[in-house]
Amino acid sequence: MTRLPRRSFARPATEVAPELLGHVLARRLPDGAVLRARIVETEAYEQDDPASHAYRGRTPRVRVMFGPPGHLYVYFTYGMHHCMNVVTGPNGTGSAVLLRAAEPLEGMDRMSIRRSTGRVRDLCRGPARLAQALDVDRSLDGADLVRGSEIWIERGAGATAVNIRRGPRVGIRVGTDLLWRFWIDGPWSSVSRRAAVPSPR
DNA sequence: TCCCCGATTAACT
DNA sequence: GTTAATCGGGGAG
Repeated sequence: MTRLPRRSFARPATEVAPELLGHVLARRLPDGAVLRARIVETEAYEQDDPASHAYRGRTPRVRVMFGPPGHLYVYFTYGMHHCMNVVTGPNGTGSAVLLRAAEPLEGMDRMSIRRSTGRVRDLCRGPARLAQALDVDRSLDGADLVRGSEIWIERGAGATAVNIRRGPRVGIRVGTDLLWRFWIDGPWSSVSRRAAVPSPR
């Protein structure tokens, strides 16, 4: 289980987002248990993108987005949900990839407790569900995915180009013309059956 | 300081 | 398909 190196993240979010599909998000809990889930859905957020938290510039909340790539940016929203992103691009640029859904691989028992559901399909299908299943909150904001021991990304089988699909991002009111949401078809993504075109790789 | 609203989810009808 | 839950961020005053 090789971790993705820093250089994998040091590129535009729009390139990193589709490339993360198929790789494995791993999380070590305080008691040592390791949870694993295969990333199947992502969204790209660039700095000059009005839908991005970084659009208005550096603020305390998005500080990590402007830092070096390969770190975790975690935000809190709707008064109850956490969502996690992988910081991309060179140090100084505010861009990131939102992790939106994953296929549970290991530690489903622990995820089920966190999520209060026995339905495996609902453990990591959705950005806030994924964060809750893996016990990720603001305390992990800034965690180093390349060198840290709390959360990291392992090289997975990857996804073939034919499997990758793309469409508009969701839950935003601007930037809906951009096809910056990427996913792998199947029961694990939060995408409903709707218009989507194959993505170039 | 005040106020609006969100990169969502679950529980409704 | 609709809506309540719930609170911090950030712009306005």
